[in-house]
Amino acid sequence: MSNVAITLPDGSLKHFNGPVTGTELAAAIGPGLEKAALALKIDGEVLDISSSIETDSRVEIITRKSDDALDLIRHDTAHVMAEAVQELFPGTQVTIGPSIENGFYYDFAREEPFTPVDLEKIEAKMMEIIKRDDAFVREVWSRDEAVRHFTDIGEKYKAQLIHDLPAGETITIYRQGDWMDLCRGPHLPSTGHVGKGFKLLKLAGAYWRGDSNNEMLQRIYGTSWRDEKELKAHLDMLEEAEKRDHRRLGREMDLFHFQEEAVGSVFWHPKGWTLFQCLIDYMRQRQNEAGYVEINTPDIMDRGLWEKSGHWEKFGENMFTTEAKEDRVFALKPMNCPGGVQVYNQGIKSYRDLPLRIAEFGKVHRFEPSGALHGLMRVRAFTQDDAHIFCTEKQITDECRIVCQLILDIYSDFGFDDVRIKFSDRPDMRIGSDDIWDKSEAALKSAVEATGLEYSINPGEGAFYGPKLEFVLRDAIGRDWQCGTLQVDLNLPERLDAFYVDTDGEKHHPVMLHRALFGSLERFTGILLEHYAGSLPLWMAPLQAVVATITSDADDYAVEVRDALKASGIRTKLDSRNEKINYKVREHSHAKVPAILVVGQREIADRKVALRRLGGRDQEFLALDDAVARLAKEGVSPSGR
RNA sequence: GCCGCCGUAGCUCAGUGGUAGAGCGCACCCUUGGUAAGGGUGAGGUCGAGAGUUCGAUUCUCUCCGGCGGCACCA
Repeated sequence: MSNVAITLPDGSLKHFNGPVTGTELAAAIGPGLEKAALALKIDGEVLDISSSIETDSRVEIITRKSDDALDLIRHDTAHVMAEAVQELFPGTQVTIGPSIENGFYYDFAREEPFTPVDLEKIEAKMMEIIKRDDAFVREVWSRDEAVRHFTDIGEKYKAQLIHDLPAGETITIYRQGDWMDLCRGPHLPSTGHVGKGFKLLKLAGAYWRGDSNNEMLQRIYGTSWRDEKELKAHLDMLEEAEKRDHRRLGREMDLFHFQEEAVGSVFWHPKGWTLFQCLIDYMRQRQNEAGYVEINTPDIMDRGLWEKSGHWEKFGENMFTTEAKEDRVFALKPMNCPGGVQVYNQGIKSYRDLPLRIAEFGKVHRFEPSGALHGLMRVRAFTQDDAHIFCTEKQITDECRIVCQLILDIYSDFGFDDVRIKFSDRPDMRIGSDDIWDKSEAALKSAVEATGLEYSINPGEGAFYGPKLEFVLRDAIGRDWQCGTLQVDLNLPERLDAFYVDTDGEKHHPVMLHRALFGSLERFTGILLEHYAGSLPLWMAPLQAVVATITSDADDYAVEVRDALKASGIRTKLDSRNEKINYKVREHSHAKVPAILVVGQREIADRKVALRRLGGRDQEFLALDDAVARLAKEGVSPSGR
């Protein structure tokens, strides 16, 4: 029997005379670890603690504190839930139940729908199973045996899963007490290790194997943690996220609304529109500085143009059309690019004109499926901060790099410093030859590599006309949002007859880069609201300051203060209502007004104001001029600083 | 689009087979009060829409519309 040398995370070596199990290894290191050991990580692969270590390897013992433990706990919670469901609801078939971010789910096949009350029952049953503390026992079965078994007990989904496993795959079954499930593992030693830090959260429908042609299963989502304290922290986070929900803030702050007559389209209120305009003003200024020109193109254009561009064929299903007079069919633009090319095509372009950066705040309409709509985040009509850069092939890399830099720079003005990039390559549904795609992908890849930024690959997710980069930013409470996009397009310029005259005197098709930084202004507004929890930085707050009087004696002076603020460009309002200052402060704080200037006898006497900032507890007594100057300075957008 | 849940006052929500209630908000009155709710009075609802069952429907059933949570989709 050969010796086995095991390297532990601290670099130390343990020698054994032959293979050892994880349990034996843990015991050899110390009794405390033996007790705490939950699983093994052998050369980066997580395995059951009972697995045996056969050859020299780097091994880590996973305990409850390890990062990898959460995944195991969640996966096991899913198994326990499945057992509970089958105990309570005989006849229910199990399908799959993985761990996911913050929790797990399990998909069941059952005629009758589960109800919220059922969730409570299932939780109670899960507690029983956890208390039983049955060991998770791994068994290796043959394919035929496994298929026969699951078919016999009426688990047709499991039988199907096993049937479809690739040849040569080891088929493992995990038992917990009398219950068993097909599972790759690994698992904790026993159900008791799941603990009490879990909660079932919601019921949902989900297609079998994620395919909308298949039947729909019932999915139960849950969250699971190391202990009740961690669970509580997560539930608190969910509550916080709910408080930040932009739909709620939109109503509370009187920014926008939706109604039946225009499902998926926004009714912007004065305050919301002010915010929206702030963002456009900011972006316009940044783009002007970055060498863009701005255009505007028609919302409704003839079907013929969309046929030529390829939109009609590839995405006509998602386009709104209008049949007006004279037998012509028109479409509301779902994208700005074809219109942009028409502007480019006016007059003859020389290589000297390139790169030509043409921006458009275009409002696009897309027929999104009803189930996809979600507040400002997913709408049927939205405004893009779109631009199309016409350039030569040689300029692609430089232009892409400049766009990437601009995006990151702009995001940081909004407090988004954690940005990831996804590279999406050719989709099945596409136009253009493979040759063109090869070129486009290579060009975009070299551009993203030139930025030095890390990126991940998103296979098959590109636009139908070209590959793209997607910029994903992480908000204040750790959620990811995809916003900006940069696409290389060697197809549309050809389809829509765009040319430039090169140094050789010949006509060539330019390369077109599509890019949007905010993406959808509507969506970005929603993201900002949630990111800032409604407490927007002063420069984009719709109402920046309120002047509030203590008593009516201060009315005249308050008007003066209000006018001074207004004269300095501060969006302000006077509150001289017959209410106590407590009441006024509370109300304007709830409305997320960044600054409240209180004036009473004390301030009138020496022309001061008492400035209170949102979220603060104290006030600051300032000379009127100083307060105005300070707020005016803060009210300038980062693009103007 | 699919599955599930939901739809009662401006908002948040209670409630009932015999045509409705609270808190906040709103209006008016009293109160002139120094930093997150002073007090009183009052107005306000086709109980999402349509059909059915019933002597009678906001309540039960069905259809539709919309919202929410997922799934699928996201040029």
